[in-house]
Amino acid sequence: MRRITLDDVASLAGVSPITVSRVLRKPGSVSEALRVRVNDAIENLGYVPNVAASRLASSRTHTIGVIVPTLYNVIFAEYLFALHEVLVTAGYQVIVVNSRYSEVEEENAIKALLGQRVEAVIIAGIHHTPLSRQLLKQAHLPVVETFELADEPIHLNIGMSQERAGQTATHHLITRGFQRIAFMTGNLDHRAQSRFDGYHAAMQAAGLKSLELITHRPRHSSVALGSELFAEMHSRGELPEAIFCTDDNLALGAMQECRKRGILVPNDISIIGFHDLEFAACAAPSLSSVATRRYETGVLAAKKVLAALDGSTSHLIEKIDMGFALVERESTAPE
Amino acid sequence: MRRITLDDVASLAGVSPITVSRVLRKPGSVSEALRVRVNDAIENLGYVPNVAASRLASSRTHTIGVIVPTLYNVIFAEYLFALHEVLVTAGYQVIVVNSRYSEVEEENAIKALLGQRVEAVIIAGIHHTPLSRQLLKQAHLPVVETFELADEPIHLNIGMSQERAGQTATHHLITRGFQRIAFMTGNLDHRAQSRFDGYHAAMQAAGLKSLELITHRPRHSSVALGSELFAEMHSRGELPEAIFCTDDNLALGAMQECRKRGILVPNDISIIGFHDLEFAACAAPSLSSVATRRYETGVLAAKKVLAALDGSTSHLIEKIDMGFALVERESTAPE
DNA sequence: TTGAAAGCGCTAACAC
DNA sequence: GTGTTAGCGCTTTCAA
Repeated sequence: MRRITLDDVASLAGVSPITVSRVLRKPGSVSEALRVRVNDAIENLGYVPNVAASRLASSRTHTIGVIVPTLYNVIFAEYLFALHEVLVTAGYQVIVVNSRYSEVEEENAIKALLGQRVEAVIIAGIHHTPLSRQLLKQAHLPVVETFELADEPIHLNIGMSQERAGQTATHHLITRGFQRIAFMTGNLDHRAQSRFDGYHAAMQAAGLKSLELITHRPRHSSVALGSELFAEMHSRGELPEAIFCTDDNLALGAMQECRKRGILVPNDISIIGFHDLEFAACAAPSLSSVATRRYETGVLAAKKVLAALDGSTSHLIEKIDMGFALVERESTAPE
Repeated sequence: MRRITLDDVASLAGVSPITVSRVLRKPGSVSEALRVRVNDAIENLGYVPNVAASRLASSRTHTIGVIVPTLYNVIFAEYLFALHEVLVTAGYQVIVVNSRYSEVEEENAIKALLGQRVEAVIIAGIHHTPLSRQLLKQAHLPVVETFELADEPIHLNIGMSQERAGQTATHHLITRGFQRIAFMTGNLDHRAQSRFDGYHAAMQAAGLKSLELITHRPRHSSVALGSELFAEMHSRGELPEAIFCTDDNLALGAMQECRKRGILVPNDISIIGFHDLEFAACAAPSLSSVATRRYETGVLAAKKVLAALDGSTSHLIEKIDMGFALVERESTAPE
C-alpha cells in the first residue's frame, strides 16, 4: 500500500521521471505522444503529486498566508472572499489561520506560516508581539497589515482609522442633540478599543461625559449579545438617549430588545451600528452605521501582494487609507 | 540572503544536525546542555524549520483537511470552531478549503488536500463527483462526510436527515392549521433541496398543494435576501399563511419586511426558520426554528478522526444520525 | 524535446 | 545521549 510516486508513473509510461514532472507543470514542453501516455498513466494509477516534495525541490510554494482573528464575523468572510478571488485566480494557494484575537496565537500562526514557506503574509491588525514583528521583518517577504492604520507598518498597510470612525459615529449622535450617549461592545479587541477612543474623544470635545455603562463583555459581537446587553442595561434602570454599537449585530440585537420592551427607535432612543452589514439597510427601522470597505481592502491587499511578488515593488513601506463612510438611516433619524 | 537551515543551526551550536532536529521534536531526549546551546543558536539565527522538508522526510504531515462550501455562513464557522478545538489540541494542523458549493471546486480541493498528504479529510456534504469519491476511497485515509445522511458513505458519516427536518418544520405549520404554506430559500444547494423535498412530502401527505412561489435565487442566505424575497412576493400580491425559510437569516429578513409593511407575525403570517441560530431566541417576535447540531457534529467528526488515526478503528463504514429538534416560539404561536 | 545527475532540508534507522 | 548514513519525492541544472 505504498504511495504512488512520480517514478511509478514514469515507469508505467516508459519515460523518465522528469518528463512526468514536465507534463504536470508545463505540458506544452512535452510532445503530444508522451503527454498522452503520461496522462494515461497518471489516471490509471490515481497519482497525486506530493506537494511537500515539489516545494522542497523547487523552493517555491505558491502559497500566501492569511491571518484573521476569527471566522465568526462576516467582516472577515467578505475580506477572505476577496483575497481568495484575486489570489487563487493568480495561481496561488491561500492558507487561512485564525488567531482568536490572541497575539500569542498570532505569533504561533506566523511561525507556522513561515515554516510553510508562504511567499507573503496578509494579516488583519497591526498589533503583534515583538517576536512576531521580528520574524515577519527578517523573513524577506511581502507583509500586508490590514483593517487599521499603523504608526510603523512592517511593509504595506491597508486600513482605516478606527478611531476617527468611532469619532464620526459619536459626533453624528452628538449633532442630533443627544448628550447621554452609551457605547456598546462585545469583545474589546484593538479595533473596538480604537472606536471607543474615538467615542471618548468626541464626547470630550463636545464637553460631554462618556457613560460608565460601556456595556461590554468578552464575547464576540452577535445579535444575541446585543439583545442581552441592552436588556441588562435597561433592567438596571438605565436608558441613554443614544447608543453607539461597535458592530451592526449588537445594534440589531439592541433594537430587537427595544421592540420587546416597547421602546421606540428612534423616538425613544437612537442607535447606530458599525460596518454597514448587508442587513443594516433592510432592518426595521433601518440601521444607521459606519460603512467600512472589507471587500475592497481584501482585493487591494491581494493585488499589492501579487505586484510585490512578481515585480520587485516589494519591501517598500506604504500606507493606504481606505476610509469609511457614515450612513444615516432611520435608527438615528430626527423625529 | 540564503534561508537559514537546520545545518546552519547545527554548525553554530557545534552539534550534528540530528541533534537540532531532536531538540525541535523531542527535547526530552537531548541533554540540557546541548538543548540550551541549540535553542540559543535557533534564536540567534531566527531559524524557522521548513515543514515541507520535514513532511517529506517523515512522511507525516499532522494535517487534517476540511472542506466546507462557504465561509459566509455561521453554521460552518461554528462547525469549524469545533473541529479546530479538538484537532489542534491533539496536535494536528487543520487546512480549511471552501468549495463554493461547487462539486468541481470540491474535486480540486480534494486533489489539493491529497497532494498535501493530509492524514484525514472531513467534508461537509455527501454529493461528490465520481472522481472525488474514487480519490477519497483509494487514498486510504479516514474520510468523514457531515451534515447529511448518505446512502453510501465513503467511510464515516455524521449528519442528519435534512429531508425529515424539512418535513417536521412544514408539518408543524400544517398542524397549526395553515394550508397556504410557502417555502423560501436562497441558494438551492443539496441541503436546501432536501429540506424542500421534506416540505413537499409533508404538504402532499396533508393533501395540500406546495406553493409555486418557491421564492428562491442563487444567492447565499442572508437577512437582506430574506427581506428582498419577501418584498417581491408581497408586491406580487401574494401573502401565504405561513413561510418555511431554509435559514434563520432569511426568516429574520422576512420578519423585518413584515414589520415595515404592517404585517403582523404571527397574527397575519407565521414564519419558521432553520438552524436555530443564536439570534432566533431573542428576535422580536422570537423565531421558531429547527435546531441543528453544528458544534456537536464538528466535535464528533474530529474525535472519530482522531480515533481512526491512532487506533485502527479506521476504514469502517459508520453512519451517525445527529438528529434535530423543532423549536416552537412566538413566530408560529397560535393566536 | 528528452534525460542524467545532483540536491532541496529534513528525519528514520541504525550505530556508537 | 549523540552521530552517521541514506533517502523521502520531487525539480533544477546541464547535457544530448
